[in-house]
Amino acid sequence: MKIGEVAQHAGVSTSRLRFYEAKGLLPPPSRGANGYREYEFRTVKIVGIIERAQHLGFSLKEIATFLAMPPEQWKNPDAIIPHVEAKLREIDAHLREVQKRRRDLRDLLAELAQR
Amino acid sequence: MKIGEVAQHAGVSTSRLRFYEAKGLLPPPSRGANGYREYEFRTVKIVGIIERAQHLGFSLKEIATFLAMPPEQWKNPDAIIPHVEAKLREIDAHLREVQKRRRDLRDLLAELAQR
DNA sequence: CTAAACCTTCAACCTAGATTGAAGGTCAAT
DNA sequence: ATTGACCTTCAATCTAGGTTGAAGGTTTAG
Repeated sequence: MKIGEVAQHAGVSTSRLRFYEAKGLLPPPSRGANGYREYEFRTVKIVGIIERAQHLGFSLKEIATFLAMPPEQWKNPDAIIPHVEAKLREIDAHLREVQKRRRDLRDLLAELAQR
Repeated sequence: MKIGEVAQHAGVSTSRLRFYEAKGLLPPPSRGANGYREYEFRTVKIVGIIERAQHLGFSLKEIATFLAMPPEQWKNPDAIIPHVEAKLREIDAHLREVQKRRRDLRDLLAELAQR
C-alpha cells in the first residue's frame, strides 16, 4: 500500500504518517524502486492503536515506548498493567486538581453574585 | 520600583514581567532617564490577580481582555459573572471528558487483568 | 504530450507560556 | 578604574502534536 491509501484507511493525513514514522511510532516501511513508501495493511491497525492509546491519555512518547517493546512483552498483560495503573493515578490527580478549580470558580461566582 | 523589585515582591522572574507587558497583561510602565522601567507598587497586585485568574483556569489571553476592560466594568460583577459561568461550563465539559477517559482506562485494566 | 494526482525531503510555522542567551548600557561600591 | 549586580532589546529555544509549503520526481489517464 502507498502512503495515501494507508492514510485513507486510517483516516489520518499522509503528513501525519510520516510524522509518526519520524517519532518512532511507526516502523520505517520498505521502499519501492521509485522511493515511495510501501506499507503493509498492518500499519492501518497500528495507527488505530495509537489513536486509542492517545485517547486514553497516553502521550505519543509513551506510546512509542510501548510499541518499541518486543511483542512477547505485549503478550502478557503484566507488563502493561503497571503503566495503565500509573496513568490512572495520573488522571486521578488531574481530576482532583480540576475539581478544586471548579470549587474555586463556584466560590468566586458566589462572591460576585453576593455584592 | 525597578523591575527586579517588582519581580521579587511578586515572586516572578523579571523576564516574565517583560513577557506579560509584551502580551498586554501589564501596562507599559514609564521609563527613567536611563531607560529602566519605573513601576508603581500596584503592578505587584496586578501580577497576583493574573496568577489567581490563571489558577482558576483562565488563559493569559482571556486575562488580558479582562484587564483591558475599563475599571467601571470591573466594578459591577454582572460584567464578570458571564465569563466565570462560561469557564465553569468549560471546566465541567472537561471533567466529563476526563471522567470518561478514566472509565475507559479502568475498563482496559479489567480487560488486561482478566486474561 | 500534458495535466492531475501522487510521491519525496526538508524546513518553517502554529499555540501557550514562558525561559535563556547574546550583546550591550548603567549604577553602586571599592 | 574595575567589579558585580542591575537593566535594555531581540532572537532563539522548549514541549506537543502536528500542518503547511517549497522544490522536485513519478505515475496515471486522456
